[in-house]
Amino acid sequence: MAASTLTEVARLAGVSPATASRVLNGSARKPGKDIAERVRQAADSLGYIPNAQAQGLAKSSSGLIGLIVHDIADPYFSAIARGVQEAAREQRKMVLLATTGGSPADEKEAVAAFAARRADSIVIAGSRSARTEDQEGNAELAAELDRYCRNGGQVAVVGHPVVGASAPEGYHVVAVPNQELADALATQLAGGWDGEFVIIGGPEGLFTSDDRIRGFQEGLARAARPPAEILRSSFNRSGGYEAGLKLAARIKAARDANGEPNGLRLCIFAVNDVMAIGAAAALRAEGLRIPRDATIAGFDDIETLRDFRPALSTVRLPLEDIGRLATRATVPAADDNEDADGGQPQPITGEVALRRSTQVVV
Amino acid sequence: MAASTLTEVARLAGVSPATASRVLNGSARKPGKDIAERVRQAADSLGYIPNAQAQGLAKSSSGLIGLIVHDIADPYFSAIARGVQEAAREQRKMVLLATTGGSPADEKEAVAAFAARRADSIVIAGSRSARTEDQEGNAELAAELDRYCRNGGQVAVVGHPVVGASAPEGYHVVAVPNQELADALATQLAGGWDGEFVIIGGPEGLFTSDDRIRGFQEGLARAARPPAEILRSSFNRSGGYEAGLKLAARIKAARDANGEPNGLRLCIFAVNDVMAIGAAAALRAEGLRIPRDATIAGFDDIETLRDFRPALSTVRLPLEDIGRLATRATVPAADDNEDADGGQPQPITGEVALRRSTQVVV
DNA sequence: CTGTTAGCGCCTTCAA
DNA sequence: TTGAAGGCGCTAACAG
Repeated sequence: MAASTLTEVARLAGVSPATASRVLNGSARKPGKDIAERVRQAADSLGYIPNAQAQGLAKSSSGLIGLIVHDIADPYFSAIARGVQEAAREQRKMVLLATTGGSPADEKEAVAAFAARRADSIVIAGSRSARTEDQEGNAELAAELDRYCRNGGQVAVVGHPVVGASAPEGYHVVAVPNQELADALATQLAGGWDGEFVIIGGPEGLFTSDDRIRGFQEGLARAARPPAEILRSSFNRSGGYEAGLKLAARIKAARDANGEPNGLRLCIFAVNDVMAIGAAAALRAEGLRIPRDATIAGFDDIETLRDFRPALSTVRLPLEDIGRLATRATVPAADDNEDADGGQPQPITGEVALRRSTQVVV
Repeated sequence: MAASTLTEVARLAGVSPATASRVLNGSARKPGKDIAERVRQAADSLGYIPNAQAQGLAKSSSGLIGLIVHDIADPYFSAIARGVQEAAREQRKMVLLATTGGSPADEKEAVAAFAARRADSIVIAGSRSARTEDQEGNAELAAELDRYCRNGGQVAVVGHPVVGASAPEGYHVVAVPNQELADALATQLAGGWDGEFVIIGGPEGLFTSDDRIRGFQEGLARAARPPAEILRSSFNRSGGYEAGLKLAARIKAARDANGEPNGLRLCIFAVNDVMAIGAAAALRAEGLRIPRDATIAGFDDIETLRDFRPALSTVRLPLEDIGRLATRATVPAADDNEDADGGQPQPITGEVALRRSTQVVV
């Protein structure tokens, strides 16, 4: 027992399929009021639901927005996803989700799958990578995106453009000022801290991580501080934890060496909040206290983590807006938006938020 | 410049579309090895991507799994979503996401939209509600689901069955033992606490919330404790915060009354972790400490919240598994799974996790 | 304003 | 094994 079709509805209403189509789905044509009613009745007496696949085939567009993230359970991505979802709703579209763990090869697969479904647009939210192991994957991803765009698809990438992608029509980048904001964070931190700085970063080659590291170092330099040492680990909570363990050992060793509790004063910058929380947990597990034995800052200002104590210093990023704007960037722009047609629709801005985790204990 | 079609590939390879179809997509027929190669070459020289819409139309099935959640940014749902996503990947399907804020009316819309897209199955993860304001929406949702199932769709609901849904073929419920687990939590809590209990619950009529409340009360009763008072608020962080504020005021008032700091000893059970964290934040904001001035427990064991201090006592729920199992429930069951064919494939179990937030301070 | 006629791109009987 | 023909459900040009 398959779902009923337009043709059945039309027959029941005693009209042609074309007419039925015109009344049931938006059309320029206005059908006769009397006939319209008849069709509508027939439709819901049959429980008619239009077949979106057939509609899509006929008008070659699907009402689908593809979203690519590393991991939907990561609060960074789920916040962006919420924004995408909202924007999709505004556009009366549905979102198709793909998670890739950050692998360009998987991302390429996802783009192909979206293209196969004739998604109207694709939003890529994961961080780009320039690691050599990802070279090939990146190239394929870029090629796939190019093709998708050439066939009329719209793409929005959050953060950095895909490596090697030429910029055809329909390719948008929503820039996130990671570097500038990390710079600002370093500047503010340096203003209230005369000890040493350390950075817990993601794997080398991850643009988001690298940008934040670079910005932070620049901020330090401008404040006449020596560059911070960089500890590399994975871009998630456990990466932060591992790095935190190493730092804790170092702090405790220094403490033993000269016999006084604050032998080594470290200000730790973890390139994202989740890593920062992991690092903090490690320090705590080792019996160290924040901000007394070390101060720490993160990046993103993840909502779920705001109740963490001591409150984490970080950089607020409007994640939800980012998702929303990326999604909107893929649509021709509302006609009332006359300024900067097609350019960066609206720049993303963030904000340094200094809280107790970097407050110097006197 | 539209994407290239099967026909074009066939022409380039000098074969019929039918043959091309047979080699490019899995078919029972085995095409000649020589010809197959020719087709494959033609295909990727043209960058051919099959049109999933057309395929779907032809075989009336879409390779889509619809997922309905209240809010994708809520860690509870994003954890489930991750499981669904994984299972979808196993099945080589894509997931279509819909967020509804818990409104049955929106859920009905979502089901209709999924049906329109001919989703192979639908997973509904949000809590069911029996509030009078949702009566009508629930009825419509139930009707829509019925229709979807009657047309061959598969549905899996997490937690409670949809109110009023008859149970046609293809309708599965993944039961979550909220009540039993809340009961166990109360039992364990009562073993180490002789003070008063309070419950911070969601709005009346939310099944998940109500089940947990009921279970908790039963656990208390069995431990010969009087039933706990119930504070109702919204089912999220701010709801917890508001309730926490009220309790803080009460605690402080009691303290003033008899002059000693621990005049009123409260053990707070918030029906989910996010609310518990909100309540804890409120207490802290009012100058109270946990577990010294009040103890608190949550439910779910949200991953992101595990580094919260004091560590939150809670009930561990295998959220990711729940998503995975729900998704798997919608598929005919692998042939190697001979036990209990079609029944509850695997029961969900949880586990009480007592941590420092309910540790009595002596 | 309505009905008729062609496809959209693919799969799947059927014959060859 | 391969090709030809018809149809999946709908929309978009035409005609009437």
